[in-house]
Amino acid sequence: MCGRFVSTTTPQDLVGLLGELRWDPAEAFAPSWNVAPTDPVPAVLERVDRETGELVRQFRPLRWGLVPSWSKDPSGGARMINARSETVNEKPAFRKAFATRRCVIPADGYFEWREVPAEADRKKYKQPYFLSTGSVMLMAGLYEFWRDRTRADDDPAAWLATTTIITKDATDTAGRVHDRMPLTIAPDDVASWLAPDLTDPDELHHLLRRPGDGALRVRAVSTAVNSVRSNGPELLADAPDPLGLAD
DNA sequence: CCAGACGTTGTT
DNA sequence: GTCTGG
DNA sequence: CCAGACGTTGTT
DNA sequence: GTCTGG
Repeated sequence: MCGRFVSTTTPQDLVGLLGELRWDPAEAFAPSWNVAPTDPVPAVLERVDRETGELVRQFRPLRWGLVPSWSKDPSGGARMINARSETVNEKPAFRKAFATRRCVIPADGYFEWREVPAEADRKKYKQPYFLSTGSVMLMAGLYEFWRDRTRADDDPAAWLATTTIITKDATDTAGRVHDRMPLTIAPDDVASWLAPDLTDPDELHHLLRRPGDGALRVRAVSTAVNSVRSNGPELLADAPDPLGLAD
């Protein structure tokens, strides 16, 4: 799956990779080495501009954990951080977003954990691993808008934009650590993936790819990343691998 | 008809 | 054990 | 995903 | 919103 990841890609990096892109300079796209569920996630998506009718590609933050538009409150979103690719076009919570509201979420890599059993001199603990391809991973996501009815129409906080990351069974090196992994979109397929008017599920499924064709680099890192309060590039430093899963 | 659900993941 | 917060 | 919190009433 | 279960 994908429940924590690293995001240091700047808007300028994305322009280099994908071409023209709009973003609000007032938004802070601060790098994070420990993006957690409910955090704002920088994402690329395409929307029709209300004013001009023009299709605009934008870079904007989305809250991680999809809240369907019909939810009574946004609290359930924290569990909707992933959507299974196998069923994403059927599940009521995701199918509409799959057809018309897709995004990509740039990531440097993501974390998975394995439990290390207790021994005589210490308790059991969770060992984090960092999985990456060596370049920017464009994770495939969906997004949704939720209207907060407790707020006035003109309140900018009346609309909550949320997102989820699509997953599939993990293969190769990634599969050694965990049985699910996030899917990605190749740079050449981004235009198709983001197009709101491309709605055929079969065509869309063909655009979903395993990062690095499943052959990811795997490294053990410090358990400091376990706490969502930790952050900084030092979280990616090498650590001993107690389970021998790294390559 | 109305009421209630609607999601993923873990573990070896 | 199970839910909430980050 | 992991860490951290979990609470109110009864008075057999 | 839309489907399922009763």
